[in-house]
Amino acid sequence: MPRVTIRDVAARAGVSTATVSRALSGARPVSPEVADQVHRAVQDLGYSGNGIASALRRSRTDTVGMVVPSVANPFFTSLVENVEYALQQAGRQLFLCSSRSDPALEAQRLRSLVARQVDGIVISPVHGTESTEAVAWAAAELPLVQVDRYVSGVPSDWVGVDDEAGMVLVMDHLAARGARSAAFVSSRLTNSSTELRLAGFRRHTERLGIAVDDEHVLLGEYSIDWGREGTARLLRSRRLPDAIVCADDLIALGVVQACSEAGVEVPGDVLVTGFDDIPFSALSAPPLTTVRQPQELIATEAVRLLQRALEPSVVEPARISLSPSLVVRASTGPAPRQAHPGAPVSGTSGRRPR
Amino acid sequence: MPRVTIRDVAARAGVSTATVSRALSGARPVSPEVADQVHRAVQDLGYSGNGIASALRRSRTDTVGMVVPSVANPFFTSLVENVEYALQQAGRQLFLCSSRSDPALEAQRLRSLVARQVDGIVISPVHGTESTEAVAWAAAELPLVQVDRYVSGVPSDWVGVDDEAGMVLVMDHLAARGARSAAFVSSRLTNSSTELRLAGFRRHTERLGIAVDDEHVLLGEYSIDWGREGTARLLRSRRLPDAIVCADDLIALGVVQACSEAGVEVPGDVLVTGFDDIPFSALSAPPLTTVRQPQELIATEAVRLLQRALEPSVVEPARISLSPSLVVRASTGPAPRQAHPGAPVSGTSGRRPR
DNA sequence: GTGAAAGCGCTAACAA
DNA sequence: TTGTTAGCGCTTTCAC
Repeated sequence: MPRVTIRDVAARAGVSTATVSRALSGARPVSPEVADQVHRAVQDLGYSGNGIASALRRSRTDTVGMVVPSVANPFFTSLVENVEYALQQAGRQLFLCSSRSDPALEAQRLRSLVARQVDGIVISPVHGTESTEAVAWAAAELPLVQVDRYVSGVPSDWVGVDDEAGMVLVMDHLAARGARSAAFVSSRLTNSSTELRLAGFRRHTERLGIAVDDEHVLLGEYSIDWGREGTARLLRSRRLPDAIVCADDLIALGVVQACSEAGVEVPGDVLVTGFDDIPFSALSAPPLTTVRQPQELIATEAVRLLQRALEPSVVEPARISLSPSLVVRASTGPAPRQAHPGAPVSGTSGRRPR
Repeated sequence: MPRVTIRDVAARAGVSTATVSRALSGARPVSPEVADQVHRAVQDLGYSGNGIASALRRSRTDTVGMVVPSVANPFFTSLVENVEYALQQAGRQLFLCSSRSDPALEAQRLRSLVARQVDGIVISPVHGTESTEAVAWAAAELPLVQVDRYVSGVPSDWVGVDDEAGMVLVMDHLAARGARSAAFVSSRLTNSSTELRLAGFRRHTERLGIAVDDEHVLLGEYSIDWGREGTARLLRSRRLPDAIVCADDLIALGVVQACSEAGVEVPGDVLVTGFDDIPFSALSAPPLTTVRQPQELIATEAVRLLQRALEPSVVEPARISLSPSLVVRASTGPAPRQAHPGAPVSGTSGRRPR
């Protein structure tokens, strides 16, 4: 079927295409009768406009591209949802891409987004150094804001959580729970969040006098499987630490599960903490103590920064570091007496006396 | 910065814009020397092409739109990942939208995708009847394939799982485990999957002589919270059934959690099953017995159907119903002796003697 | 308030 | 093999 264009509408309404455009966009006033005829013609013909042509002419697409390392990780999923929502409020659409944690794929996605003339880009870069070139290039082409993770050396906005502050919360909590030694299970040092969390772990174990065995710092990837594997290694080591600090909730979920399988009690034999507070962190056995990121805030700030960057006025890049909060659940016991939604604990732990 | 266009490249390379276009797209042969000059000019100027202009001229975008009810549901997330991957193989990009389970938002997304001239659409419609108009309209505008859920009465392709077959697997398994009564916790009857699963539940409980109390069929929504709420209602009813059959894993996770909080043992006091086999279904306490959907296959079939629909030749819409499989884990016990990856059970359940 | 006309940047005919 | 030319469908001056 030949698509109906603005010319067809114009012909039917007995006006010029310019008038149709004005009537539909509301860019300029149009007499009521004419507006009426136009809308009737649109109805009759089933006209629906060509966004591509419009975009070419206006050189803007009202679309923002977002690139995340994974859509399977609930943390990014929530971020995406929140960004999409914030954008919608601002009358823009989200074009979502997954880089699958692959810098090469990420670079390709960025090229593709630039070619598609998105108005701006929101990205959580895969890698601290390997992502730099592509991100820098994209940032030079159009407004770009980094969220959560960032590559340094690129003059772009950034919004994320204060990872160091998060580790302070975790370590202080563990110290208060009596931990005298700790392990750290994380991903390889490939991005800013990871580095800052490890640095925070090291600094604050030291400050609090918590012992860290060299072979108790395990770097793999952000996944449940790696949490299981890391736990296996810890169990093989000389001595289990008092606490296992994980760089994200997926790892922590794997750790908790592997402990349970091995008959190691959490929190009885070892305390476990996560990071992110993904929805499922409340559902494991036991539920995870973790660091909550202010996702909605991160998303709205990201969109605000992007809007700002879309303005002609050139401003200094902003770096916004938001404060996380600690969510204490049963994985760092003692379990509260009373079960309550979101942090249920009674009856879920293995060998606790009841 | 004024964006560099194909004309700049042409001028620098000393050829026509048509030649540049041909050299870059490879649509037609170009002499090696000229190709060289063009590529050099591209490098020098940092030319990166305007996909919008190209799309307008070619009237295709090499982009496919996908609309899902939720990006927070791991089931759809996996589907999205798989579709994105399959599309990438086919040289197309995915434009992802969430309808947030809202038919109005869904209609808006569809309009937007059509306006953006995507080449085709993959959709899992929110609602069995309220989505029909928008889906039918979009399907008339361009190639469209429905996945997982579908609205009937729209002549479009569909790929999904055989929900009825899934329920057969579940009910036969429960009967073999000795269940003589069962409850069903699902979402309100708003889409095809839900209806088929309920119908299957009814048919096969009857066939197997499993009792179903009227007040044991609970319809809410696909969420963990509804699983918790549904459980609360079941606990308030006269008598707990032998099994709680859930229409998806999120509900089942909520059920298992709520049972645990209430001191009801799974599978000791009640058997619980899910549907979908999302990654987290293996991590609950106890891990869920559930119905696995062949996600990769659904995705690749969806993309194949879409490609087919993009061909000029008109063919009959296809409806492809794929077979699910049953994944037996501890929530329908007896627990296996030996813990093994993906189905750990020892030491995770409340009051089991050990 | 409305229309005529000029392109946005690119590619596909059509010639040469 | 290469260049010239004509638009894709829309918006926006610039006149009136």
